[in-house]
Amino acid sequence: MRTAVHQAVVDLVQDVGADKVTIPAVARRAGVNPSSVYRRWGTAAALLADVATRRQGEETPELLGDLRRDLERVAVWTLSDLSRPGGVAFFRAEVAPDVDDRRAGLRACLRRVSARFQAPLDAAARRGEVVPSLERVLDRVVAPLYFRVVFSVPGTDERFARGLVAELFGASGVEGSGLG
Amino acid sequence: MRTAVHQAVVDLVQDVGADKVTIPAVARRAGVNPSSVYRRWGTAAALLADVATRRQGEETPELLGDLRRDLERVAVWTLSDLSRPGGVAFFRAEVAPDVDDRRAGLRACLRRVSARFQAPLDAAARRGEVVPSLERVLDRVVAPLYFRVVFSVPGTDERFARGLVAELFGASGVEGSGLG
DNA sequence: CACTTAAAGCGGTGGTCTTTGCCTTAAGGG
DNA sequence: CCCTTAAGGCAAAGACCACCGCTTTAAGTG
Repeated sequence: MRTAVHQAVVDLVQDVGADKVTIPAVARRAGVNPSSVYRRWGTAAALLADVATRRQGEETPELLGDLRRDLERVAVWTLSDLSRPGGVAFFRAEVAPDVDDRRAGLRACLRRVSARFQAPLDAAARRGEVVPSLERVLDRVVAPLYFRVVFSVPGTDERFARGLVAELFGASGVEGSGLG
Repeated sequence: MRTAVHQAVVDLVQDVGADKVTIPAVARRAGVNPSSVYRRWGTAAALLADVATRRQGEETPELLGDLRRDLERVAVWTLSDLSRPGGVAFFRAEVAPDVDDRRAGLRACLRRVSARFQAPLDAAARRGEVVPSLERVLDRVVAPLYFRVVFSVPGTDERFARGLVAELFGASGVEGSGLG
């Protein structure tokens, strides 16, 4: 049943939007009783958070040992994670809903994305390399990705994500990546 | 009455959050009848969008003629606009709500912020200067500001906004701005 | 087989939002 | 002065959500 409910949440989020994801609606779609969903999760926000948490733990790119390549991989993975159906909708779900849970949801979301990028940075630092700070990576790579996906800026593809990382390592790669 | 309703919306957004801004609540706070609000605006999302649109037309920084200074002014203004009470809440309101109005709200939001930065770029281009593309400004200045405000990253102040613009013009200014 | 217990279904209740029809009010024009 | 009309207030009706107590099912155990 948990799988049925989770699938119903994913379907509803990308069909009618995260704000319309109400427990009765999810229960109808999943073919279960609303009260059962209320018992297990309590609120729609908790249900969305559960699905979002479950989602991101599924897979994560492994590190190869080259900082730039690893950052590119993580950036591309982050972009595809945001771009897949319902991806940014879950981000919106964590950003938007109830005031009480908002800070917690935002912190969790930021922690997840930070951890993903911190891993290759730490690995490179252990190898003795000079690495940019996490804040810099967030500003120069993650923020543009989120911004562009949220606002549906065209041309936000894998090549663009790699270009953002390339810019982090110097001016090379700017010309051919449409970033000028 | 329109002013009363708009003020009630602004108050409610910064008091209880944009998601709790419901038409009956606004009507109660404004001292008007809910059905009147339903007649004029129809939905809470439309009401929020109306208030957001009305808000941004109030003021905008004028240009001085120096590209870097102008971009800094616009960046600082954008940051303070996002940071003021309810600022990012209105952004969220446009990002999050109903699927039908979402694209329109996002396009309007992006158009507004783009126009604000496009103005000094155009002015500088008319003066014959070499100017960065709007996309580059969005990626390097606007996106980090939005990202940091949404996620409440500490240290996102006026100095940081100026540092983002400084980075656009070269490596100078990086050292002292906490961006490294 | 009987018992225990956790999980899910069922119905009802209260509360809020949303819609609708009708009435009142006030401003503008003949 | 009277008429027209648009805007707002009023109240009732419908719909939906959230919550609660109770029952039923099913799995696990001695």
